[in-house]
Amino acid sequence: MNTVHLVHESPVSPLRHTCADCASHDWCLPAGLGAKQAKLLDHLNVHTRFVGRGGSIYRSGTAFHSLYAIRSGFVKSTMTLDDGRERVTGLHMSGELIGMDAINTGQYMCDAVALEDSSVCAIPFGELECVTRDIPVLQRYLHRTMSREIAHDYGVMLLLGSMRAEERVAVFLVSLSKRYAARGYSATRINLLLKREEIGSYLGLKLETVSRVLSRFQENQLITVQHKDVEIKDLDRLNRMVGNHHNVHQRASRQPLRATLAAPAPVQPAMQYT
Amino acid sequence: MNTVHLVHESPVSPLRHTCADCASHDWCLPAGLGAKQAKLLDHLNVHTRFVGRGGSIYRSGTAFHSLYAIRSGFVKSTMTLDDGRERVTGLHMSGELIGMDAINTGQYMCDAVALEDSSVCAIPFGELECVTRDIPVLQRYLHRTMSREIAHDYGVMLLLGSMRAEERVAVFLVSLSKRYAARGYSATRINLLLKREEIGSYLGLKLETVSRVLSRFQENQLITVQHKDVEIKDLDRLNRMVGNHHNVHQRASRQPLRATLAAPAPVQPAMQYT
DNA sequence: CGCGCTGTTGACTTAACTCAATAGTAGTGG
DNA sequence: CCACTACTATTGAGTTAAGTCAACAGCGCG
Repeated sequence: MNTVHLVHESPVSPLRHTCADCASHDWCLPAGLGAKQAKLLDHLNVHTRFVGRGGSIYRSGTAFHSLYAIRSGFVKSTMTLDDGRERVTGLHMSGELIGMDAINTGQYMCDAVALEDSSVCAIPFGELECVTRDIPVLQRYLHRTMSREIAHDYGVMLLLGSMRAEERVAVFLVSLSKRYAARGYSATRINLLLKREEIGSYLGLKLETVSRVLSRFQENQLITVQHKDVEIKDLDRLNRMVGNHHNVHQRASRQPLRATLAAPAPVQPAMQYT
Repeated sequence: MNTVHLVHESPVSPLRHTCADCASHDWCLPAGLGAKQAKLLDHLNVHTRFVGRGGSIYRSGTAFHSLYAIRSGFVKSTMTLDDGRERVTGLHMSGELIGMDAINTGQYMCDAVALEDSSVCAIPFGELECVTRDIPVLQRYLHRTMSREIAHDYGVMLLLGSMRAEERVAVFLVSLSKRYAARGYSATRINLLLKREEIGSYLGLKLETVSRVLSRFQENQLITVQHKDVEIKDLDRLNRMVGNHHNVHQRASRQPLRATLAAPAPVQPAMQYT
């Protein structure tokens, strides 16, 4: 028994936490909650947990009780196939809500693992369902969050089903860039945090292909890359290589629609439905 | 101006429809609604629409107001990329709910098109949200339905990211077989309804590849195929070729998990969460 | 009947995979 | 501190599954 696991699995007892006076409130919860509604949030037994790099937030097959809001850090979710191979199905950053795939069956489908030291809030889903009944704006927020996940998945399906390796990696880099930028980090200096194999697993490519594409991007002055540190040199050109030039003979477009990997962002644009 | 469009777009004015006494009630709505709850359903302005083969249920980019429950028929959803290529992102049968990807942005991301004469119920989402506040079992049903969609999408991502052509087609056939069987149709005689190109689009393959794989399956006595009619001769073997034999050297599995395309089924297993 | 659409099949090309050798990095322990 | 091992990344050479291009066959429909 060595100390490694103590680092991975936070032994600290989880903190009882009220959303109403949480520092992350602004970007974690829907804006415009009144005082009365904010008070209803106190009924939620939200617990904050710190998870070290490599530590797991939940494991595939275990019973589902809570969604997890990521307060800080970077999390991957992975699924393990029958034959033992692991595939990365999602990458998640602060402000995102994970675990929604588990609502239906009552057990998590994925492993969620921190790729850097992270903190997450466990939100008991049963309680959340109750509270949303009394806070329509929160109810809508939940529905939109789930909807956004679905829409995002369609984007990934498009990527996996019809893009070539270079495009996939370009989309991946641009997506990371956007998401970091949205959180106030540099849009051009990004830390991959994932190994080549994990990137490949996420993009449906082999690790050698990922490595080669990154090298080629560097040759072409699109980026500089050293291990997990990437500096984007030409974001424009990187952006342009997404969606176009699959093959040469294309008919005119009918209803243009940009497929993005841009992930579940915390900020939600205004909308309405009847 | 010819008559084709009259066939495609049903000119019949939609029917006002109450869920409480709908013939499809049993498999469309959650079981166990009390009389009082059933009465609340009357507040929903559900309209039934008949859509001919080739007709569209909603179009990408138009404003989102309603989810659509499929009462009968077979529906594809497609997305059109910037460059004009179309990709099939979903296939839907009776009892399934479509349009959930639109909740977030307020406009549909996909085109939903009937592949055979179909009937659908338009459920105004704003009203649905209201009603679910008073009917917890319905609320949970909605959440589970969205969750099931997310989980299903993960399965598709696995398929597109890591399966070879033969496996993809096998998964496709097995999935159709299961879904038809669940609805009381034959599990072995299935009508594809899709052209080779559409199957390929759904599976991330070219139409020629789909055609070749089907021919090979026929050579190997797995199926007989003629145009869009497929008879499954060896469902067992078809099932076994899913998930295994990607390549030869595999480590032992850790947390087996079967990736399925088996779609959003109307029946929901019992579960609980705190 | 002839036209257009859909599907099949063959020959060839290619993007990505596989295998393998090597180099760089990080972590471990003496 | 450095040597040692693990792991991770890069790169090259050869292979292959799927894509591309093209010819043709079958079917349905006006």
